[in-house]
Amino acid sequence: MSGGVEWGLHCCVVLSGSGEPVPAAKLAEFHDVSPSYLAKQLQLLSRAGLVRSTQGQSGGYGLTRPPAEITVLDVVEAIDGSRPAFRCTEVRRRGPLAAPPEKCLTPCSIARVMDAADRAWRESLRAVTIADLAGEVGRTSGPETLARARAWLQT
Amino acid sequence: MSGGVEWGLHCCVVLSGSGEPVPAAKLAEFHDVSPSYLAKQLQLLSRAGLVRSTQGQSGGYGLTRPPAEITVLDVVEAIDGSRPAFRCTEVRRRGPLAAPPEKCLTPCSIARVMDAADRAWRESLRAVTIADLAGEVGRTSGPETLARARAWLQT
DNA sequence: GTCAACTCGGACAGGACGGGTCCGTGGCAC
DNA sequence: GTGCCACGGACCCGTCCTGTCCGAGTTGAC
Repeated sequence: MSGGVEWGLHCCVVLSGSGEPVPAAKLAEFHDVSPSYLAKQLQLLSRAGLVRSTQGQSGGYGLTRPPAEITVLDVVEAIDGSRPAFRCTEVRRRGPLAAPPEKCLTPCSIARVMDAADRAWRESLRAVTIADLAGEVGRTSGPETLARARAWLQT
Repeated sequence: MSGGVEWGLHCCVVLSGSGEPVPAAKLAEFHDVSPSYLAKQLQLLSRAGLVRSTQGQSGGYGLTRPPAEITVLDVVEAIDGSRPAFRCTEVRRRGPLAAPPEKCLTPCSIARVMDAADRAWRESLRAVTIADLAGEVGRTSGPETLARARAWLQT
């Protein structure tokens, strides 16, 4: 999985509840990561409709939906793409004992197993929202942590 | 995910129930794939202890355990490695508002979510065995399909 | 016992994909 | 008008996957 997914999730968490837009450079400085590469990730989030960008002076990024309506899977698919990790190459249709096409109407058993595992993975990520993550941060690091982060981003 | 995983799984399925060892070149011809590259995948399976190799004339590969005791996860981890897809880089400990080390005893919430999804994926793959796959092949493509494949490999 | 053929095993290149960076363009506020 | 900021594309680089090769070891036959 791409390392940018982690950055995108952190950005969404600190952006949750932030009324004013936050510039990409500010987010990069806050997380101490490369500004140019984080900008690319934010572009992907914007293209997926998760964040809205306002241009011009005092512009920046902000969430388009309430954090409770953005799942972790949304962010992962926006940055890493939604293609499944496994792609069946139809090995059964090759070789000296190749299966005839009329027996290949359903996907082969290996592809079905991989697909089921992929769905389980996605369901697990779909069950958690950005709001859940933000609440967890408040519980483990203290409720004032997130508020201080948002205040720093507004300066 | 590596494409070699698919090849390794197909090899394990046709190897299930085959008493005599099968040479790698035979497996490659049967599946119509590159012999040298398939040999590499079989080496990985051998290193993981899933298949046993016998050298010399009339040598080849065979399963070390009954197919019901080899899970799909075993094959996937043998070829693709067992490292989780997500690796937490501890973003919370960087930047101007870095969290102090005494608050980072537990993994951050993002890492926990990713880890849970990874476990769900692995559990789904662990629930299916090579014997299950072989049975599914017999059910969808006819019971004689697997027997003919094994007979062809013995020639 | 010797030979020969066949097998696996690891070491070795080529290439594709994605991570990461940079700059020019267009739009918004002041 | 001027400065700031997001957007899009082109570009370079490292890494992993794909693919190939030759040597070591073993077996079976004679």
